[in-house]
Amino acid sequence: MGTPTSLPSNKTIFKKGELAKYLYRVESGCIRAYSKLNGGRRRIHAFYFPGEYFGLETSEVHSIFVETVEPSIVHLVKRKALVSRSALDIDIVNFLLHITTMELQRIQNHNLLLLKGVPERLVDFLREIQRRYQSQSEVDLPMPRSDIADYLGLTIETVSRAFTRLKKLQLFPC
Amino acid sequence: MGTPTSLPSNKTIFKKGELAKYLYRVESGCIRAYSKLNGGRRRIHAFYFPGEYFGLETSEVHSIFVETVEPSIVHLVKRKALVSRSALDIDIVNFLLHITTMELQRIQNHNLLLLKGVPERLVDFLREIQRRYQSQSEVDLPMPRSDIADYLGLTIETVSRAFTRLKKLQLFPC
DNA sequence: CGAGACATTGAACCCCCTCAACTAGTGTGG
DNA sequence: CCACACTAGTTGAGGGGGTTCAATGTCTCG
Repeated sequence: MGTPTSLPSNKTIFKKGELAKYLYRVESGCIRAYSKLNGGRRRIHAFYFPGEYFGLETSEVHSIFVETVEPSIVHLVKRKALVSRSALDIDIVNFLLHITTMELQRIQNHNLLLLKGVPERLVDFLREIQRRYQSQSEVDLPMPRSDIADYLGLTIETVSRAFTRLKKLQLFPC
Repeated sequence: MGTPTSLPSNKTIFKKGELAKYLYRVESGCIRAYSKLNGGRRRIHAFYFPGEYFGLETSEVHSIFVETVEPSIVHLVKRKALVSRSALDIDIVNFLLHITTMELQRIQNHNLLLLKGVPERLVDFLREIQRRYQSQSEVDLPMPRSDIADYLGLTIETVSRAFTRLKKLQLFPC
């Protein structure tokens, strides 16, 4: 279901303020969603991986920016079609409720992450990536340090140092 | 709709791991929802004020702790009744979708709050309280400093110092 | 009055940020 | 092929803001 679209790296999918026409499903690649903070800083709310949905909005316009991290394929589903069908089809509403709930859970976890110590944040992040890629082996991260930093609420230097410490202690298979 | 229940101050409404039997609506008072972090620390996710809903859960059991902050009256709605009716009544599902979306929005705002500077966090917090109480005048806060600290991701000392600075500068009507 | 909870204030420390230098990989043009 | 530039990442030194620890203040309730 939906139209598959192939996108290059660092390609804007939608911007804050634009009309929210679609709901998106990641087929392959990696997506980042972020806000711009006062002070020119950037806050990454989420990464989306294959099989996951994004573009969910509470209003008619997007409240965040979304881009590809690496070359990706995404499926587009028209919101209008969903909304009009949801008036008749209870499964559609339940589907929307389900992905909204998933999003809620994800954000709550992210929230808790930001209270932990630096090494724990990074380890949690790596573990979650691994889990969501459904990979037992090592995952090479698709996103640069700056993305990780903005997701973990740190600077790239702190992230880099945390990686080095982790590698030295060999506490995590990188 | 729902059964009204009167509760004293600092009364547990439900704990993590308990069966999620009800959806709750605040009639009067103030409610806090929190998680316990490793290290004995506490993270307050949200306060709920009159007219707002809580107890929303993604699974069958509660994932957080919820208590009264002050003497409160809450209405209980049986989840089972909601769920069984939602299979037939699309308005119920839409209602659930709506309060889930509200919750999502609230958490996103809270998330952004934690990246700001200390004085801004406090001001934002006070403004939000004022807004949600629908009060133009001063609001005396129902919760102790420790609750505010755990909500803003700070210590009680830092919160106290921020209050003092705010009062001295008279930037906020306290 | 004294006890206990809550709040405020001060001093020292620690951790992360900032600024800066350096390395490594990649691509471009002469 | 080499020189240069550009980007991403790493590492070091210094400074600042929040935490920690400790003392004091304030209020209520016995």
